[in-house]
Amino acid sequence: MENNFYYTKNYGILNFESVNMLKKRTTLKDIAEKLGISVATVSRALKDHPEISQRIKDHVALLVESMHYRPNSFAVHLKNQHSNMIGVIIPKIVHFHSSTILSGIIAKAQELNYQVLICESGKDAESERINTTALINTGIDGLLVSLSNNNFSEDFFGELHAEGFPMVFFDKVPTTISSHKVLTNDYTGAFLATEHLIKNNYQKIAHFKGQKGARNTQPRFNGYLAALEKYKLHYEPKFVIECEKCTEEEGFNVTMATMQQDERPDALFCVNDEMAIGALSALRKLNIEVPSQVGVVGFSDLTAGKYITPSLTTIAQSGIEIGHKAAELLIKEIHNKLKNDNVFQQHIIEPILIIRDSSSR
Amino acid sequence: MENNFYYTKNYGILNFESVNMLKKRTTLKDIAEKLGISVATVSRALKDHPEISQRIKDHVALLVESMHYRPNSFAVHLKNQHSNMIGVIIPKIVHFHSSTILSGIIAKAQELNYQVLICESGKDAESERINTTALINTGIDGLLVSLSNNNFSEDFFGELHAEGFPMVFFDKVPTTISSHKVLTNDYTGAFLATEHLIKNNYQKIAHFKGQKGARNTQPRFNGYLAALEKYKLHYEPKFVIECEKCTEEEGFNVTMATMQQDERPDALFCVNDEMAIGALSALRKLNIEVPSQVGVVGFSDLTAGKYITPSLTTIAQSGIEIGHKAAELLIKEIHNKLKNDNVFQQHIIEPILIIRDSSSR
DNA sequence: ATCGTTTACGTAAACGATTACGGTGGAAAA
DNA sequence: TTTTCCACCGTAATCGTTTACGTAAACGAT
Repeated sequence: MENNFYYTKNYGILNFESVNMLKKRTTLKDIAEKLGISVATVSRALKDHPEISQRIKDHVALLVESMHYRPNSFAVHLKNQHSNMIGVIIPKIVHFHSSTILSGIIAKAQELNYQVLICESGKDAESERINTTALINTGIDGLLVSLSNNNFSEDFFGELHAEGFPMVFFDKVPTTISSHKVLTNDYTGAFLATEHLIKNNYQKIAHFKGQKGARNTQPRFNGYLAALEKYKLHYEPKFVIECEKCTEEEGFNVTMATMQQDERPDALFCVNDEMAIGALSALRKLNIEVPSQVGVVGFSDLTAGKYITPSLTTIAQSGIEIGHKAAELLIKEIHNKLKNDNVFQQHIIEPILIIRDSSSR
Repeated sequence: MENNFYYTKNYGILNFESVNMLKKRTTLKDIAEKLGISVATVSRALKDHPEISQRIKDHVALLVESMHYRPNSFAVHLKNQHSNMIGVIIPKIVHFHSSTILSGIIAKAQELNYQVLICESGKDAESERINTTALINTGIDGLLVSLSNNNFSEDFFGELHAEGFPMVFFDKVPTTISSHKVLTNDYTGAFLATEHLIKNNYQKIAHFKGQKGARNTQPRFNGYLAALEKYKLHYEPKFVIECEKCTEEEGFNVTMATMQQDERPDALFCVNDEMAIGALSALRKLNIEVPSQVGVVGFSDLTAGKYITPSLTTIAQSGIEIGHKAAELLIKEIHNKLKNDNVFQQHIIEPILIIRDSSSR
């Protein structure tokens, strides 16, 4: 008796068995005994099986109500081999765009009768692996993944995907895995932003480019280039600054440096709103007026951009839509697992331009 | 054969059985057969049971690795009668404070080996009930609840709590249920805010009070009153405006109205940052300078408040801490269910004053 | 050689729900 | 009266794990 709990190393010294002594949940057996019929009949009555008489169905329905019967989902799942739960791995929840996507996922999942398990991975590949394993161990039917900016986990997710586990990547999607993906069109977003600046008569448009590893750096850069080309503006490499952390602070610093050169740009297209906000305060400090002297556009529509002075022109992505689509695709994938036709969908959500004060002169 | 799927009304016409034909997951039985031993022995070997020889443990460990064995959590849960999952009901995810709390919950849960299921209830009592039922049906061990502002669901949650289901309320907590609660101290928050205004030499401090139904209206109002009293300022009822939706728009409107009266306040303590932001734009429109002529303080530290001009003094609540505490309490409660001593804890997280430009002269 | 004691494993009954298959009783048909 | 046929329900196996209990072999002690 001394060490009866050798096996509980995962849960500490607990005794869950005792919990049941407080209150046993009603089971099919309880109802069956009360009615003097078999468990099978009760089960079928509940499912409106055609070979069960209406009389019994009525009696069962009554007892289900009065005894507060709730099917034991573990038993059901064990029998049916699926759980109606999906998992979500996301780097950071506390972020307007992320939480909006989450909200979209949850709404769609609820609509389709699925529950959502959420893990936050941080920027850490190790954490991505641990969380994924934990989620799969709890028995999810499929997984939604937004990757962190490190590249170390792509192989891991690639293997999982290759094994046939239903997955959909969203927002930050992998480049090396051929799979379902839902993401915003960074290219057109950047194009719209740059085009907007050009149409407002800015000529020398700088681009604060994202980190080398980051997944939206290149498409946004390409969109920027495409706009320059379309309107026959000269592409000036020294106006493209590759950033490292893309924080507000770096936006400030980079702007300070860029604006104190001999030849300086008259507009800044920043890879995200954080940098744009930093840029705005640098410009304020340098007494450069926005938008008359210099125009600024960000990307992703942080709430703060609406309130800052001058308010920030930016690119808005519909997180709700991303969430909806991702959840919908995943659940479809779960249901279609058998006809594994290997045709993967890429849903590209088109972003829109939000014009505010920082860019229109 | 024609209508073989009469029972699938919840899932549509699906055939999950076929899924298994693609790939059967390794079970204890598979390992047992391969080694020519019993399932029980494999199970015990996995748990490092003392009565199993090291030789077998080694063999099992090898096969577990090579056959990619993962315990079927449904079977485990069914046997053990607990799932290591907790549920969260929250009115709105896309909100800085909410998502921060969520992040705290998820982090603590992960630390304690629990998974988190999240539902968004909106402002709707019906949705709260549906989501709760769904969560319980999927087999969570306990529930974290932040209530919406309607009062129709308190009874529902009260019953559930009375039945002995492990629950902890957080952030927006009920008044009529005696239970574990984790919340910020709205009273001291409001007191700090008002005191700060007083110390900065504002004399006629108005309060934009929250909705009548809202759960933090009264404590914040009380904190406001207490500060006035402590510093022997006259309480002027007409300077307390009861608001209805507490939006930015209402903040704007109420400020316009208040500031165009004969006797007008020289400071505004708003029940939340949204209203304070609305107030700031109204004051700007009225050409009333902040903070020299009028001081403004908000509540809850929205990100926008940092960037608006003038930047907004506010009260910050540690969402992470709320999340941590709530998850910790709930999981403790789950583990202690047997010694049901009916002693409920109230964790009051103390908020802090964030001083910015809108209030110091 | 006989009798405990260990050591090391197997047997089988759970957990709660599902469902193929096998009955039963009674009415209708022969 | 006997046969046939439904309508209706029960039996039992199954999903994958856990664990109380049983048991065989090995060992030392007498």
